[in-house]
Amino acid sequence: MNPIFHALFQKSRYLTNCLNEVLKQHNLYSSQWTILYCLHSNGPMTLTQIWKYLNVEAPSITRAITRLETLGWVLRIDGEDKREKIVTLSPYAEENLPAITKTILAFEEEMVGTLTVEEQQQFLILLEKMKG
Amino acid sequence: MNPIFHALFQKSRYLTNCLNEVLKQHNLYSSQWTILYCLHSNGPMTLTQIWKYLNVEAPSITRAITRLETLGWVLRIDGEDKREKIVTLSPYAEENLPAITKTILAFEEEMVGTLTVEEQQQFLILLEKMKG
DNA sequence: CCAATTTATTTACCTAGCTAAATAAATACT
DNA sequence: AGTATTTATTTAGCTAGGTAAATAAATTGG
Repeated sequence: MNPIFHALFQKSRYLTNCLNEVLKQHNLYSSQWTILYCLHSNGPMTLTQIWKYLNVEAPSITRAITRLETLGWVLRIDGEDKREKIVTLSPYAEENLPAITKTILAFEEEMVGTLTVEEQQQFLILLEKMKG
Repeated sequence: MNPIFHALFQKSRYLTNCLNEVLKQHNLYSSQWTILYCLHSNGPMTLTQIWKYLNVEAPSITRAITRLETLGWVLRIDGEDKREKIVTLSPYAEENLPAITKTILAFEEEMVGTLTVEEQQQFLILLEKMKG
């Protein structure tokens, strides 16, 4: 297999595992945090908005939101269009997000800080240049 | 989240899905193919050799090998050390691997061919430079 | 206005990774 | 030799992604 694929998949797995490790202190998994951050940035969103934004399929988000709701991080509210559910951060989430964000920023700095800003830009350009 | 992470995870998911799509014609999933290719390159291997080589945990490989064995792609043979199982490609696998390899090479060319050789090297260097 | 189609969400079930703990064989220690 | 530790594999159970199909509400067309 082309070493690029192997290296890319491997780094992706590795970074996900590291992120999970670091988020343990906040009782969160990386994908849960991704959703919380998404809601923090964009405000209340429907499930469809979330999965389209994060580029995953709907059932993944349904499940993740169900867990986040059970754990008290988010609330599901019926929309005017009664097919849709609007998801909002709970007060608990709002309260805890700053500390989590701090953890994440430190993690990102640790992982990506080994690259200069130019290298980071170059990396993104090359990633985008791969077909897709 | 740092856009590098988002982009990396997303591309990784995307490429895996594409690879699965392309491998459907051979009735294989990408991770199954990874193991077949590993055995093709290295010859018979124990489970431990496989998971260390592929950089995943042992249970993932146990399950994958069980499926590959059921499907007739590989054989599990007891080693001299009776704790270990040695995995080999079946004749069926040997017979079909060339066609699959052809499919994979075309896929890789399609995906990565948008980068020059220098860009591919640069990409690998940057990936490695991220902590890990 | 009602049937057909579309859209939003959910359910069921699959691969694929992970950790923790169980088993069984080999090795090391005293 | 007999116990303790290590090593290889497996099992159980978790997150996280995917597809296909079910459900329910909204929209469209005749």
